[in-house]
Amino acid sequence: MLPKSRLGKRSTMGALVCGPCPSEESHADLDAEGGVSTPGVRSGHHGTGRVKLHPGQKVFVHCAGQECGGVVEQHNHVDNQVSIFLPQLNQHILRKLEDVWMSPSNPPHSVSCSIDVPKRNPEAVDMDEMMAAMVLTSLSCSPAVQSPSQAEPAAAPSGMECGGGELSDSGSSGCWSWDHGNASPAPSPPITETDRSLAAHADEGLDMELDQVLFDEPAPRKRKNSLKVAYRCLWRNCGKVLTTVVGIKRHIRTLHLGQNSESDKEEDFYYTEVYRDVDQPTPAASPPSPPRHAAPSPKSDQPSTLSQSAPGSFWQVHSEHSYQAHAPVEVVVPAVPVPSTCRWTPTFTIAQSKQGEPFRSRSTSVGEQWLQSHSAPTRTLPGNVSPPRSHFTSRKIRGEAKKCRKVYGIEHRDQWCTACRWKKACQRFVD
DNA sequence: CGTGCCGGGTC
DNA sequence: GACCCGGCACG
Repeated sequence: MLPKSRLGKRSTMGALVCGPCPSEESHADLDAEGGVSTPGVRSGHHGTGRVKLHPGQKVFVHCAGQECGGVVEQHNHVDNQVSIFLPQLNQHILRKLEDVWMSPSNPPHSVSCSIDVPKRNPEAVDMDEMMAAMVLTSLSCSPAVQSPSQAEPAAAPSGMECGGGELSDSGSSGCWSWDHGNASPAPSPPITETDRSLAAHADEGLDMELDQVLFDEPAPRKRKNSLKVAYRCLWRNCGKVLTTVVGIKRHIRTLHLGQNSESDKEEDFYYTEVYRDVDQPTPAASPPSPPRHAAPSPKSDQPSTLSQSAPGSFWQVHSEHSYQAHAPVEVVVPAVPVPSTCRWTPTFTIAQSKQGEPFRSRSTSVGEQWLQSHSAPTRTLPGNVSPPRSHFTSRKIRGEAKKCRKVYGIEHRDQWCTACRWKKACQRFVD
C-alpha cells in the first residue's frame, strides 16, 4: 500500500521526531551533560565545534523573527542539524547547529528584529518542563499524534515505531525533509523566520500526510486544518455537540456513563468527530446518523440508528411474530397479514384455506369449518373433538363402494336412493 | 375433474 | 320432512 517512494519521507519524519538514535545517544551522553550553559553552540562551525547537544537540552533559536527557547530533540551531528522542539510554538523545527545557541539573547548572528525574550538561564529551566518536552517529543514520534490538542498516548506507542536504525542512519539532511510547502526543494530547509505560520501549517499538513502514508485509514483523531472539528455525542437521543474532546468526554462520562464508567477511555466509544466546512469528504463527517461506533464495547447499547433498528426492530419483529405465530420460525417477515403460503400454525392454515377460497355462500362458522377441515384427516380419532351435533359430524371418508350415482348413472337418477338424490350419504351402498 | 357428502336453504 | 343445492374434500 505504501508507495516506496514515500517511504523515505516517512522514514525521515520518523527520524525527525523520534528519539535519539542509539549511536548519537551515546555521543550525547559522552559529550554535553545537558543544560551546561555553553555560550552559544555556534562557536561554530558545523562539523568543527563538535559541540554535542543533548536531547532535552535547552537551546534557543530564532523562529519567526524572535528568539525562542526550545528543547533539543536530536542532534544530527553528521550535518550538524538539530531537531528542536519549541514548546511555545508547540512545534518542531530543524536548525543548523550554528543557528542554535544555548543562552538567551545570544543570537549567532545579527538578527534584524531582536525581540526581547525573557532571559532565562538554561539552568533555570524546570526539569519538569524538560520532562514535559521530552514527553511531548516521545509522543510526537507517533505520526498520528502531533496535533497539539490531541496528545493521546493511546495511539502513540511511544515512538517505538520510529525504527531508529532505519531512520537515523540516513543521517543526511534529506531525511529531515520538513516539507513546508514553501516549495523549497532543499532537503533540509531550515525554517525561515517568515515561515512560522507556514511551519505550523506544515505540521498539520505533514500530520495528515503521515496519517495517510502510515495508515491506510484516516486517523479519526486528527484534526484537519481546514476543518472545523466538533465532537458529537453518540449516545442515544443525545447528539450533543461539543467543540473539545475534553468537553465531550466529560459530557459522556457525567451524563451518560455516570458511575458505570469503568474506564476513562470508554467515552471514546460514545462520541465521534464531526467536521464542518469540509473540503474533502471525511469519513468521520458522516456519522451523525450512523455513527461509526461499532466498537466492541461490552455495554455499548449502540446509540446508532443501526442499533436502534437492529436489536430493537429485531426483537420487535420477534415479538410480532410471537403473537402471530407460535412456531419459532426464523423468518423475518414484516408484520403484515400472513401470506397464504405461510402455514406454520394450524389456526392459520384454517384461516388461510378459508380465505384463499371464495367464501361459501352458506353460513359456516369458523369452528365448523375447522371441524370440517380436520375431521377427515382425524377421522380415526373422532373422540378428539366434541362435535356439536353428533358423533359423526365429521365428513366421512369417501367410501370405496360405488354409489347410486355411479351404479345407475346420472341418467337414472330416479333409481338412486333417496340419500343419493338428496346428495346425502348413500344409504344403499353403505360402506 | 369427478364423486361423495355435509350443511344449509326452501317449500 | 322432503327436496334441493352450494361447496368442500378427496381420489
